[in-house]
Amino acid sequence: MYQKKEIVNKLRCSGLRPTKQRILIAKTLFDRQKTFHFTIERLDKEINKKGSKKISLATIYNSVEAFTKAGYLKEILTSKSKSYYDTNIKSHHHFYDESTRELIDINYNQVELSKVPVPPKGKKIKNLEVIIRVQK
Amino acid sequence: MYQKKEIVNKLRCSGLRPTKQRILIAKTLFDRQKTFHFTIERLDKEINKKGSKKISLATIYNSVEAFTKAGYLKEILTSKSKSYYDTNIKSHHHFYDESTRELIDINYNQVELSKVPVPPKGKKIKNLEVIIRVQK
DNA sequence: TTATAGTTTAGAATTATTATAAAGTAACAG
DNA sequence: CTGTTACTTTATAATAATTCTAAACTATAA
Repeated sequence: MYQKKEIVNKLRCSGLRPTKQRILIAKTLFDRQKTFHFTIERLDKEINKKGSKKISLATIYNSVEAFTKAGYLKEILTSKSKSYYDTNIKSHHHFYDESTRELIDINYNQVELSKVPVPPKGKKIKNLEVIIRVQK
Repeated sequence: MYQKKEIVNKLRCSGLRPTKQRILIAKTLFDRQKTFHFTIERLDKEINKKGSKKISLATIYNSVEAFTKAGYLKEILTSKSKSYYDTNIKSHHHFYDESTRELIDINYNQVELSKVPVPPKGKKIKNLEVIIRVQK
């Protein structure tokens, strides 16, 4: 799939020096058929499995952050380590401003879905939430 | 708005003893005009501000958890402290199974929105994400 | 080849959250 | 009432994810 050359290029395009650590991490992330959902823990395990040259956890964090900033990864669902709660328990949606880390309610009837996917086998939909990330 | 009596009742209905700490926390949360978005940190500051009787942080955590379980609060946006990343950077949506903590991609064209709200003044929509929480 | 700016690293620091175990309190039976 | 019991609160310690730090390393361009 992904030749080393391509990866090196990708990195350089984003102003990231193609170090051997970044190349290995990029290969681990992008050289696969299916898209890859992961946590840092999982990626660290995959990279630092027995018998391979080790990459420090800090570097894994740094690289994932760099790749995310460069647009090669997407961070999902979470807004860092803090939990938010809402006294509005009616089903509703949110604007989320990443710069100010502010949540703004969207009234339920301000959003309408005309098509919703079938849930995976054996699972039922519990809740549907729309998050609209906004910026200046 | 909320009389002490009502709060005591609410608590008892959910099998929660109406202790003075829980009553004060409930009053702080629910006795307001507008809905309230908060983090534990913010709530702790609000409750334990200068000159008031103090409630321990552990109790605030416990109570917020209890109120959430009882359905009086909604936890939003976050899936606890771990960040998830996705190598699929095309705009797409997710099923999220809270029990297994598993994310499943939903193809973009499986979701259709027929109505989207106007963003707050001075802000632009950067991204719109639908999260469908599922369960057994 | 060398200077330098960017990078990696191990380990310490930070931060949010959860666990612990002792002291306190609501509720209920008598 | 009053004592017993189970539930709560509390301070503190423990945990877990993440970020910081500063020294060693390395890609790059002059």
